[in-house]
Amino acid sequence: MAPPEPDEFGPRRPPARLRDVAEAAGVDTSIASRVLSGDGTLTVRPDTRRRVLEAATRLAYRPNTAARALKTRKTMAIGMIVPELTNVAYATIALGADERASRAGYALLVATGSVRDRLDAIDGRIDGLLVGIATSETIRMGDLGGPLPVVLVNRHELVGHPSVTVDDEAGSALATEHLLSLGHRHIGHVAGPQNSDTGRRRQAGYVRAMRAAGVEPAQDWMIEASYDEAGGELSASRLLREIPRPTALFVANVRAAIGALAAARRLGLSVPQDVSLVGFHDAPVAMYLEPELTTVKMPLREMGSAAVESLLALLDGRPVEDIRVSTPPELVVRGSTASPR
Amino acid sequence: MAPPEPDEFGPRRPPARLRDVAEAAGVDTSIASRVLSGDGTLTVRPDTRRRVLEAATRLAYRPNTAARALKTRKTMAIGMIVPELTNVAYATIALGADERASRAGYALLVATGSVRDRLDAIDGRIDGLLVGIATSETIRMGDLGGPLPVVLVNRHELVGHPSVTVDDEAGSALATEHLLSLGHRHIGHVAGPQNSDTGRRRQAGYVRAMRAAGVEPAQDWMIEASYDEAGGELSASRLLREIPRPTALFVANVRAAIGALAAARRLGLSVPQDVSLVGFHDAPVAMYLEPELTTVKMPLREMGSAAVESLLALLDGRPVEDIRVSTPPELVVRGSTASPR
DNA sequence: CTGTTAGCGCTTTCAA
DNA sequence: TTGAAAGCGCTAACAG
Repeated sequence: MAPPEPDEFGPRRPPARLRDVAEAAGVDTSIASRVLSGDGTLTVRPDTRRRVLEAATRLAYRPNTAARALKTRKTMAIGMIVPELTNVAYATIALGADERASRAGYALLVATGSVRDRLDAIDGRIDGLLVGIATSETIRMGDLGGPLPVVLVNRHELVGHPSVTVDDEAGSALATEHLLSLGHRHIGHVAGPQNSDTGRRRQAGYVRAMRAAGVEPAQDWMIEASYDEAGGELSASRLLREIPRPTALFVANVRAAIGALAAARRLGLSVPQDVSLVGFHDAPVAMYLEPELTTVKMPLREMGSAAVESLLALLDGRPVEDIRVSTPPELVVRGSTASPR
Repeated sequence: MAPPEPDEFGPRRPPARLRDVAEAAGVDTSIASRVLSGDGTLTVRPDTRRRVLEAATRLAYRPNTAARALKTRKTMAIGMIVPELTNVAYATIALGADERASRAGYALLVATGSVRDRLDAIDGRIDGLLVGIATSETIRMGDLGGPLPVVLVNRHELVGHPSVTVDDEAGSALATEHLLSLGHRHIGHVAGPQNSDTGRRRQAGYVRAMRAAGVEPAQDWMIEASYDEAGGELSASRLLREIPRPTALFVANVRAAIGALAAARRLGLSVPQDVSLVGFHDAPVAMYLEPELTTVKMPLREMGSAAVESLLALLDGRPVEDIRVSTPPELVVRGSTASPR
């Protein structure tokens, strides 16, 4: 069969409808529909099936999404709302989510911003929603997602919706234990926003590890910071000006850790000689800083796919429980940590 | 009117249809439809209008997206495909695009990956497509987007589709001129991928500025690099080992610039004493590096909104030309550039 | 093994 | 000023 002229830009013919395929194959639309959607219960003559398939291919048939959605009441798409696209963590979560969604035949539609704003835009286009905003919003529980099934990703604070998280507490404990094992005792914590679930759980992991080592972290060893360079710089700077000065800092976020590194430098302190630094979440940039940043790598991709898995179950009417991804966090030791001198 | 019980989680009633609204208002669906969609040609009694509006509000009516799309053959959504979400540049472009799209009543659906892969997923859900992949793909022009109207963002290499770009060449020239004005003559260029439009245009700007200053850049002053830290590190490292060594480097991307900074450091070179560095595109992280990175800031947000503007025109059947956003690039001088010693 | 039928929720002529 | 009617493209009983 001769391929169509590659450089032919004729007037665009309207896309083939199911009806066109059916007519071309000499069958009814209902047969064509069932053949094309792989209806297992259908018994059809091999030849009929072949004719339908062949016609669909020849006409480049693509089912009309709107018509199908109207009929089946399913859009076969799921939405995901994240605070910002720039964030490596969320990009990684989205990657895992997308892979899992595609495998199930769903499209993943990503939107940035607040749930309230964005939901209007994608409402009606999706069957369910992944909410990946870490900061608690003042949203009434019942409103989140409106009538849509919702799964919370990377937070589990809102009752009424199943959540999928990673073990932030274990990750933080791992980071803190690394510093403790190097001999640090006075370890400061550049904490995440305490109105966010992740911020609180990371702080809890830090506190737990400290106490397990017999060190009670004072209240002023922990300062909240936004998850960005500016926040990290500010809080680390305050921590590092305290007297006595902490010999190490566990920072609850990579971007904030970059800010903390800058803070140390601006105070004339060497890392890791004067102060050790551990960041949370890994990112390519960590290997290109001076010194290279020691971090804790979390199973973000798995979290994304697990979240879709849960949402799929929800859409299916199956019962869903809160999930904590079991892949253990991983300490990536680089140059920003050393024993105190 | 008493608000509904906030903590009431009764069985979810099915969403109200237009028909429900019409019945509640005691009118036909056609009237309700026209009142609610603000049909200007419609003449209705004020009271009728009020009843419809009131019923819609009371029933929390939300038009069914699929039904409307099926009928009107418009989804009121536009897609945008970008190579990766992590990239600040694309995140900024998406921001501008989203703002403009919302204003026009369109939802912006962002997808990552290759056009070929992603298009399948969002096909049928969008009316038009913004393609923001900088690297040339081996896609036949007519295939890009299938039957969908397409606008190219940040690239203009494929004929057959209008493009919206920023003046990368002017931006690169600006960066290069800055180095020249500091007295540098032997300026190396960590170029972007030369199979990408942006990479080529940035290199062209560099070459143009050099020649305008009477310096002919040798072939080995320019080394291609991927737009990430690893690529920048590799190419900068090679450039900085040449003899004689360049006194400055213009790097075609921020992430690559971070890699270049690392390369200099690893070679024992101080920035800006031994070598000056300018990056392309600004990012928050630039202010927290050592030294802080001098960059060129491009009007990315404007590019995003202009791209939507063009796509809207295309959807409207209006003729569309290639657009170069006129907002001039901006040099952000920080600590990574100085006169050669 | 295949076809008939009805209808998803909406918009839009056209007629009253 | 309002209503009746048709139909967008598809799926899923149900009949044959």
